[in-house]
This record gives sequence, C-alpha cells and structure tokens, in this order.
Amino acid sequence: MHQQGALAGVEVAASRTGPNMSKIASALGVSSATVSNALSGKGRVSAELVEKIRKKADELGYVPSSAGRALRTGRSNVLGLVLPDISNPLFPQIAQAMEAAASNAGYGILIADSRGDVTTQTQAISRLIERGVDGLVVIPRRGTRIGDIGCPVAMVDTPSTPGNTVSADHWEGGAKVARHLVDLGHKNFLLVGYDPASNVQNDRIGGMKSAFGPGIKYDTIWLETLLRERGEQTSLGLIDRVRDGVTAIAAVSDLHALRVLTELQTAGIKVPQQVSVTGFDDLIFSPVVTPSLTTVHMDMARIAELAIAALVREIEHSKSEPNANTSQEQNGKAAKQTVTAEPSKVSMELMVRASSGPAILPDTPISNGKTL
Amino acid sequence: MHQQGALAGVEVAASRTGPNMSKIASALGVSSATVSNALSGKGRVSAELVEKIRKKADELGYVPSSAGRALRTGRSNVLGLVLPDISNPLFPQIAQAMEAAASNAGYGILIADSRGDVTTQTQAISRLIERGVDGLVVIPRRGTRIGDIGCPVAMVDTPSTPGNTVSADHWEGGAKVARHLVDLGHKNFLLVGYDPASNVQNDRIGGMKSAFGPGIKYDTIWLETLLRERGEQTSLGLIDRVRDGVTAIAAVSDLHALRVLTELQTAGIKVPQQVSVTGFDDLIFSPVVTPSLTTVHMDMARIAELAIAALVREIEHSKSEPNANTSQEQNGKAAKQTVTAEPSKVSMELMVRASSGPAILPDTPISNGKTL
DNA sequence: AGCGTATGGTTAATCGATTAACCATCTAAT
DNA sequence: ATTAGATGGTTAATCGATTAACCATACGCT
Repeated sequence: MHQQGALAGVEVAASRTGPNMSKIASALGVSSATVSNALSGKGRVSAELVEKIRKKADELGYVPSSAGRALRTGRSNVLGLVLPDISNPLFPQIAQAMEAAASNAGYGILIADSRGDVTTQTQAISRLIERGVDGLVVIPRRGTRIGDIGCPVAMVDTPSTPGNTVSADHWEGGAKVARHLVDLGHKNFLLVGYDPASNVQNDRIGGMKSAFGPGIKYDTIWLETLLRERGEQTSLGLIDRVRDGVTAIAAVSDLHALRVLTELQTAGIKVPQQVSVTGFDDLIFSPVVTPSLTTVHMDMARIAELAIAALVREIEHSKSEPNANTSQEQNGKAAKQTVTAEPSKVSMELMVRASSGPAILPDTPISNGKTL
Repeated sequence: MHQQGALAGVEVAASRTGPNMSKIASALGVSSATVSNALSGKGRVSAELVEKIRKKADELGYVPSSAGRALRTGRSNVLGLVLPDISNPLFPQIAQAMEAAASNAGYGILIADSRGDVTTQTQAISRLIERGVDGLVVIPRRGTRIGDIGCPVAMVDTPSTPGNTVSADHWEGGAKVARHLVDLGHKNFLLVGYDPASNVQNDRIGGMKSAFGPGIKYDTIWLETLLRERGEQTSLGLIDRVRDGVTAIAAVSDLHALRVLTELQTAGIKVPQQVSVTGFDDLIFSPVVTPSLTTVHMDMARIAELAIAALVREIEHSKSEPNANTSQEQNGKAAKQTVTAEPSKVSMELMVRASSGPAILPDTPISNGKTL
C-alpha cells in the first residue's frame, strides 16, 4: 500500500455532517456534474432527472457549500457594510434597508464598525476584504477618501468621490422644510447644526438657506462647538432667541430638534403655538413625542437599492471582463464598458406633523402657556 | 496532447488578481506547504525562512483566501446575527457590541433581519446557515423557540431556551429604578409598558413591583392595547393620573418615557418637580432631552462578549469532537464535554439623571408652571 | 561505527462546487 | 446512406489553503 492508500483514511476536522453533491450523485447513480447542472439549471439535463435530483437533494437536506462555490467561482456573494459610527440612530434604518436590498439580490451583509475613527475604518475595510467580500458599501467618516481597494465600492452620502455614489438629496430636503416654514409665515429662523465640518449637515443647511428670500432673517448655531465650550448639559439659550423674535427653529437632525423641543417645553414655551420646531431623518421617536416632530424622511430603501444595484452591476460585470479576447475581438466599442458611475441623488420627503404651525404675528401678544 | 493538456489553458472567471500561497512559494523556491506553515506558525520552519516568507508575502500584498481556508477547515469564521426587528432603537448598541466582540475573537458578523415575523426569522436563519456561518446569535422574536439547527446558537434576552442564553437582568434593573424612586419618597406610581406579551417588559415591571413595599400604590398601563384602541396619536391621559396623585411614572423603555415626558411638558407639568419620569435602555436621546432621562443602562459590551464567547467555545470544541476515537478511547470522562450552558444574567446599571427627583408632599400645593 | 532523534523541509490528498471539453446516442436533413 | 446537429449526459481539472505522512540531513550519544 503506497502513499495514496495511506492518506485515504485521514479524518479531517471539517464538518462531516452535510451531504454534498457527490452524495446525491452516487445515491442516484449519476455524476456530480449532472447534479450541479440540474440544481443550477445550467447544463443539459432531462426534466425528469432534474426532478429526481431535486427530490433527492431536499430529501437528504442538501445545503450547498458556500465555501466550495466561493472557491471555484471567486465570488462569495457577500457584501461588506462599513459604518461610520454604528451607534448612530439612523443606522438601524440603513442596516435594515441594506440587508433587505442585498438579500433580494442574493447577497449577504457583513458589517463592520469604524467607530468614528479613520484608521479603524481602514482596518475594518481590510478585515472585510480578507473575509472575501465581493464589494463594499461605505458610509464614510466625514472627509474620508477611500483609496483604491481591490473591489467595487459604493459610497453613501459622500459626494465627490471616485466610484459609485448614492446619496439623499439633503439640499432639497433642507429646501423643503424651509419652504414649508416660510409658507407658514415664518420670517425669523434659528438653524441648528451640530458639526460644522459635516458635508451632509452643510448641505441641509445650505438647502434651507436657499429657500429663504429677502425679508427672512436667520442665524445658525453649531452645537458641537457650543457644547464643547460650555459642557454637554448647557442650555442652548433658546429662550433668549425666542424673546428676540425667532419663531421657527430648524435642526439638521431629529436628535437636535428633540433637544430644542424639550428645552422649549421646560421653559413653558408652547410648540407649535409660539415656536415651530423641525428636524431631519424621521428617527424612531419623532412621531411619538408631543407634539410629534415635523421632519424630513430619507428613503433608505431606495438608497440601499441603488447602492446595492450599482455594486452588483459592477461585480457581475467584472465577471465577463477578463476573457474579452475570446471571439469577437474586432468589436471595439463593446470592450470599453466601464460602469458609468452616475452619482444618484434620492429625493427626501417632508413629513409635516404637529411641531410646526403658523407663525405668530409680530404684534400678537405672546400668550402664557396655561398649565392643566 | 491529451485532455489534461487541453484543459490546462482554460481561463476561469475567478478573480485572477490575488497572489496566492503557491505564488509566494515559487517566488522563493519553496513548497506551498512551507509557506502555509510559516504564515500560520504551525509546522517546523526555520526562523529565517519564516522571515523571508513574511516579507515576500506582504511585498506581494498577499491576502489569504477565506474561501480556500473555509473549504479546507470547514469553518468560515463568520457568525450570524439574527435580529428581531432591526429598526429597534436598541439595535445599534447590540450590533456594535457584537461586532466588536466577534472581531476580537477573529470572527465576522453577518446580519439578518427577521422583520418581526417568525417565518421571516426562520428564513433568515437558513439563509445564514447556507452562507456557512459557524454559529448564530439570535435575539428572538418574543415567544420564538428556535429548533435544533445544525450549528451552535446563543440566545440573547430570552430565558428558558435550550442552548446558551445570555440576558440582561431586567428584573434587577426594574428593582433598581423602583427603589430609586421609592427612596425619593414616591408612593404613587404609574408603570408604563408597551407589549403585555413581552418577557423582557414583564421582567422589568415585575422587578419594579418587587421593590414596592406596603403603602405603595401603583397601576400599570400597556400602550399597545391603548394605542390600538384609540389610535397612535391619542393622549395617554397622564394629566388625570397626575391629578389623581401619581408622582412617578416609570416606563419600560426610554421611547415610552420620552412620550410621557413630552406629553407632561406640553400640559405644563414640571418634570421632575411635580412628577418624576424614568425609562429603560439609555437610548441615544436620553441624555440630551430636557430634563435628561433617568434610565437603566444595559452593558451591551458584556452581553455580547458572553454570547460570542459561548459560541466560540462551542465552535472550537466541536472541532476536536468528531475524531474522539483516535487514541485515548478508554478515557471515558473526557469524552462528554458537552458545554454546560449556564444562562448568564448581566447586571444593569441605574443612570440617575434629571428627570427623577423627590416626591412632592401630598399637601403641597401644585405650583403652576410659569412661562418665560 | 551505529543508532536514535531533532530539525527543516516536501509531497500529495483533500474540502465541494463548477465547468470546459469530450463522448455516446438518437433524430433529421441532404 | 451519410453527415449535421440536437440531446443528455460524463470526465477531469480547477479554485487556495491545510495537513498527515513521508524524507533527508545533521547532531549527539553510547
């Protein structure tokens, strides 16, 4: 007995459980290639044999080995989702939408958290690549530029990036709320941002300002700086603003709108009778607070669909690219099918709820909020 | 030239990019086995050769193929995370903690959303299994019992399940807030739940009640029924409750606490001067509302660590199990190393903030909230 | 001298699915 | 009748890493 015989009986640690293609094949007396063809519907297999193989497969509880398939095809059918800061309250919506879209396209979602850190983000990306993802959806830390990684990437919410970019139309969203408030007669605004370096927030505020015609007064405050200087628990000084004539406060996130709302309410200022408050993102709590928050809703499902579709297109495309020199080599124009990465903007929807109302006229006396 | 020669030149669709072990091996004139041993540190390779191989590997930008490794070892190093309802505001914390814990243990996290549906949950689980996960962390839809799947499972927050269970000590958490409020002199409580069928919520409320001695009055309302009957936007009737003497309202979630808080504030009732409000979960907005919410914090990091550790233990263990009949077969007691699935309870932490304060004395006149 | 044993490698099989190339029939058209 | 083509399969190579088993030296010890 030579080497071959000696090695044949070796027990490997691999999961011995699952029946594989050859098991189905030998059970039916056919070749494993036929089983593969039958189950994938690719080769030529008679209808009746396909039926028999199908039956046997789920009789044995056959589950295809993703590892085997991945090794052969070079594709894992898994996408990576890189998040800037997983504890962002918007994340559930993102993850949910991405998972659904990916799942529909036959892909799984592997998550990675970059914890707000750029180096962690880089590490997270390479971890995902090492795990063999076919593509990445990156919601980058602000200002991050992702270098050329060896796989397709779709960026969310960061314009001016090489590669596919899909983003909500934050500018338009800002314009929508602002117009809504202007239509209600407001003429004196306080705009509340958090991070002056955030593209998204600047877009939103830019959109708001774009809707302000002449005769509209506004001021902008950035919470990050304010809170860093005066401490997290500081008052935002809204009472003074209201006394000075502000009738509408528009925040770039529901989180900040909520802070504004509760601060006003604690001071006894009535929303929306005295001051209107609006937010952004339609976070989970926004409909249930009193008054419910007027906000701007992102169509996450659509964003996810676009991002995933762009990725999948690029992935499937790269499949046929390498062997372009087979037959119709003279067809020159078919060769340069580089995916035109049109950056998509997804429209945002204004959700008018109870926290916004008509502006009080300047000469109307401010009525005290009566209790009980 | 026979078949072998004819097939040798075939171009496969697989990613032709990455350098593999044999490429490193041939570049250095050694065998690929040696490269494998050198990089994994397992076999016997001279220190200097290891060094040379290491250098060559990252000179070529070598990235190990997870597919190849998974196929051979039968392990993917990926865990599945099944969520009941991804849009749950607590989810970011969970996902973040799980990802971090898994990452530390060398595993990736594949997410799946069961969208609150039991059948979807089952589908999600099988999708994960098909993708070859080594284990599952399931945060089940209430009442779900997961049947025997072919892989290790750790359940979170659902007691009385076969297999590993790790859960926050909701009962204790409830007791902690309740005791806090009792210590502040409160004697008349309103407990606010959402879903009367939820184990977690019942645990929390049970814990609260356990802290109430004689002389404490309390009543419980369940929002789900209330809102279904009277519509989402209905008032919770808190004003009447307060008029009837309630001085503390304890909710099972910050989300409901927030609803309570804003409803009280709109009515001009001062928190915490007139009424104390507490929540659960320490959601993202809880510190930033005015007054900031007193709540109970879950140590997600610890829960995740325990869950992942239990899974990993079971996974690594099952490796050595199959070939137990090799050498020391007579050692009977070493064979039955079934992982004792001690259900772990993780302590919750009370976060005392501004929304809870001393109870007003029964005969103290309720002062009207002054505006401005 | 001769034997045992570290030391430092190599060889080849294996995990499971996929697929190009080949082969054997059976039918239809020239 | 002979060839072209359709039909229904089979064979074997391949993806990349891992690992049991084998082999070739060199060294120490009696």
